Amino acid sequence: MAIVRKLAAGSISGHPLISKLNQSIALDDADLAALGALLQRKVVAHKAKDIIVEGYEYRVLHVVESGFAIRYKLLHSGKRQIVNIVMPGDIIGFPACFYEHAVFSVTAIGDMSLHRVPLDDFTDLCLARANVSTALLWFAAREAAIYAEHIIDAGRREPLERLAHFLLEMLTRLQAVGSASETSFVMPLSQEGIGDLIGLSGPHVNRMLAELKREGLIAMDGHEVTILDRAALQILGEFRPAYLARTPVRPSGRRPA
Amino acid sequence: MAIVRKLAAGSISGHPLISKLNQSIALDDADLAALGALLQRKVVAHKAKDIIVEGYEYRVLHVVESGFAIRYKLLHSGKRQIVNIVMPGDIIGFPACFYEHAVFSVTAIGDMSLHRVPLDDFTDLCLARANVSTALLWFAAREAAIYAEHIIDAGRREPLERLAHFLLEMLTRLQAVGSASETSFVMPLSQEGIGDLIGLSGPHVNRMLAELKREGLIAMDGHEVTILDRAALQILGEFRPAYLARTPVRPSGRRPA
DNA sequence: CGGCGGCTTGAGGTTGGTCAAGGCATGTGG
DNA sequence: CCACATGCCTTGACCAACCTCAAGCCGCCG
Repeated sequence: MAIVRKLAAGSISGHPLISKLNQSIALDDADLAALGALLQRKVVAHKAKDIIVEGYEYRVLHVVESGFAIRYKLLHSGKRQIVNIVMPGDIIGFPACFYEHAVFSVTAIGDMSLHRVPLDDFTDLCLARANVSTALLWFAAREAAIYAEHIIDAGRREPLERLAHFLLEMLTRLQAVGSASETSFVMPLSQEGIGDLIGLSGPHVNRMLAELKREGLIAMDGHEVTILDRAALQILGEFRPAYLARTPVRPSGRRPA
Repeated sequence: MAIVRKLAAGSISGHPLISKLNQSIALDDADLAALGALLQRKVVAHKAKDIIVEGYEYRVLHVVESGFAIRYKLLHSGKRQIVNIVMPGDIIGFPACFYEHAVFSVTAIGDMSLHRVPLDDFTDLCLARANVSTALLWFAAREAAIYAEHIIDAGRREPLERLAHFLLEMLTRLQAVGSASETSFVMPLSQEGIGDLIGLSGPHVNRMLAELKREGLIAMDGHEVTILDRAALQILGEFRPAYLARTPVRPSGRRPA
């Protein structure tokens, strides 16, 4: 049993979710063992595979080990709004599972490796291990901050500013999971996809990208994006990396009553 | 001590935060007592009072007992994007406190009654009581869902649809905290404020409101908004109340390993 | 009574969406 | 190995939507 735990803990210690949680709060061995027990059923999802379809009920979460997905909603007008890009370490079905019927759809945009976790197991773990549920709470707060920044983008930023902000957000988030170099990354979305994310039409995304290139702020080679002038882009997009930063839980050190 | 606890639990059992948390998970007496101990320092904030200013560090949360506030960000262009309306039962400084420097500002839009909670106390409580941190996790997930819906609004919905969606969201959220009747509520924002929330200019909000009135979908008397045709508004704004619904945590009933 | 904040309405101009056509790369099947 | 199909990028023309600016109005509060 001890061996199983050790193996489980060992095999998952490099999992992006675990490292993310560990950045906000120090998890102990028992926490890691419990999380390891959760992340047993590995599954794969291929490109364009629907993982969650809006309107259906789900009692299972998928923790992303590698690959990307989009969380989106289709409107009756036929328009699509992408709400977020799901990256390694993110949890698919969070918060979809907390509702009777999923509010958004999630689709893989490349091949993905996932861990399937029944919602009941997840709930039980939260209720049993305060460290874990607190770390997840911080995780959810960061998620909300990312969403809030997207509201700013869509609502009040100019198209060029939006794009600048989006590119820097991608670079920063991808770096955090080790999928980007110092100045460049591979864009997982098509230009139309970018438009559905930041609220522009495909052609206009193209025009704005061309402008950033003309100004010498970025360069592109296929889907490889290189940030040439980060400082200028940060000013243009009013990008503050702070909202994506790791935010450690700092217990007071006092004993609870 | 027991008396203190009982008194504390009794005095806060009607608090909107407690009832909200209780809807998602059944809190036991010890949970309630701990929460009651947290909600001791009552303070008031008058209209237009800044509670959180972007860029500063905060180590204290404010739980809203009554009144409203806006969470927003000012851009260099002078534009303002309101990210959310803070209502009774919401927590101000969540997620702002989880960052070194606040990412958004929060300002009261009427007189408010708040409970001041040091962040350390909050953290300690989360780490000590898994029930509470799990309930807060569900709470944060709902918050994220509301934000996601705002992204859809700003990004892809037509102005008239946005407004319809926004009015229904207000009605539903206000009903949940007992601040609205079956079909009407008092709008706490000016038309320019609505514009800053849904990403339109003040004059255009006015035109869209006029159109909804002309179509007989709503009526207004000063700041009192009455929904005349909820069904039509729901279709127009593609509003599904589901994403605002209470979402109970359902433990499996199994014993954790 | 005077000032101010917010609502209402109008005119004009720009932005960015839509539609459409063409080009280029990739992949597939004969 | 070539022919073809497909998906995406690119560019252009047109036009409607919505912003900006501005002026007038109303109700409230000092």
